[in-house]
Amino acid sequence: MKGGQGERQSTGDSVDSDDATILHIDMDAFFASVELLDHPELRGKPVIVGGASGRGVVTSATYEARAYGVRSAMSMGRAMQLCPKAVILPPHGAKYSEYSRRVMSIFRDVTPLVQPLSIDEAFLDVAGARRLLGSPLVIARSIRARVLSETGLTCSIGAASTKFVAKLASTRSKPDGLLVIPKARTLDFLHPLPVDALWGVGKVSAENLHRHGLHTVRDLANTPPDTLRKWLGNAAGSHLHELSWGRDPRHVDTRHIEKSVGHENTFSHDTADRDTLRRELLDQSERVAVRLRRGGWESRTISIKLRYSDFTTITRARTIAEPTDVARRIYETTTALLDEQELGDKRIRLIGVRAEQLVHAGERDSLSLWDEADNDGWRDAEQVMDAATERFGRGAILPARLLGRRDRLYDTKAPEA
DNA sequence: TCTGGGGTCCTAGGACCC
DNA sequence: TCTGGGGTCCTAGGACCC
Repeated sequence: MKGGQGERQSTGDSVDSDDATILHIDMDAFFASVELLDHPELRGKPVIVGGASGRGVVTSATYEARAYGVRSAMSMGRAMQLCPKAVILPPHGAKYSEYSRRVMSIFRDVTPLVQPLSIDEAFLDVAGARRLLGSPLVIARSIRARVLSETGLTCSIGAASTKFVAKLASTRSKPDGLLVIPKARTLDFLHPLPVDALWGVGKVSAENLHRHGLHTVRDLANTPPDTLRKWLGNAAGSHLHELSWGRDPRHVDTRHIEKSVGHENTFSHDTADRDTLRRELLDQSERVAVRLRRGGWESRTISIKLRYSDFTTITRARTIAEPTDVARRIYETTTALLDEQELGDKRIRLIGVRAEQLVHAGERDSLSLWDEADNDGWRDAEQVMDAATERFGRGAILPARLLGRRDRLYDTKAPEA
């Protein structure tokens, strides 16, 4: 069935738009919907996916459950109080990853310009696919049809000329919907929305803005950027003012560079026992190390996170001389950080390990090239690039500081056809 | 009703170097 | 003797997202 019941367009009539070339695709109640594929008898009922234990939270809920006020990240106790007859299912991460892989591969059939944002959503740039496949609206319809027929899952799609408007549009069309915002209609769509509809405006910023009498995106647009910067900080102030006028220069970026890997765990009962804490650090250090090696990364900065019974949370980090992907090394660093922490009579609710400042194996090698460059006195980017291309081959990824750039990584000359 | 686990980005202060 | 800025690195905390 083409279109689907949820299809809507900003104008209400059937206006298509050739300039809404960025699609944001978001799976509907993803984890819960995947579970329903295995439990068809639960269809139409309130179903919650999440940790059933005392400290569990809701990770996903069907729209039937949401009708009772159940939301993701809500404690399971609260959810059960709102909707006592809900069926609770434990999460099955591997299954969700498999379905994620399948829908992403449908997206990549449409265009190589796919940027996954999380396990269940992605941006697509379909500008180049229009000649072959039709308008963004036609493309979006066919994606929705394929996702449904090949996986049994529904998704919602927003199409717009910028990423963040596409994202707002998909949210607005949920569930099982499609919403196209032609470029010329962008401000009509945007300005009536509440400020917290914007990506990056959460509870704290929204309350902050409300205190100053700002409630809609239009209010934001009519406030001088300097004022917003004063209230929200430099980056957020400038950014939100731009967004309020529909300006968002970010393009669909298929290259994802990991910045950190970590694991954390909430104990079923708070503990002050250092042996228990060290055992957990050992386990997490091993898991982090495995993931580093699998990705070909080494880490220069190791951190731990502690959350106390009263929910206050601290982090402690240490930068080490040599980047590592060895569990033993990570464990030594994390236990040292833990040992330096005076616990007093406090109990620990959560402990975590994170590896930051990731350095790729090739990057580590090329850092020595930088030292050579420094010693030889040639810092000209062309020269360094030529030397790097010679040493690492075309298409290799280099650290940006090799070229004095702010971006972390930089390509050598493109591979020859 | 007590609040998971995986992340990213921003801010701010201090150390340190030129 | 006192006082500079610019730039980078490191650490800690916090807002935010899914």
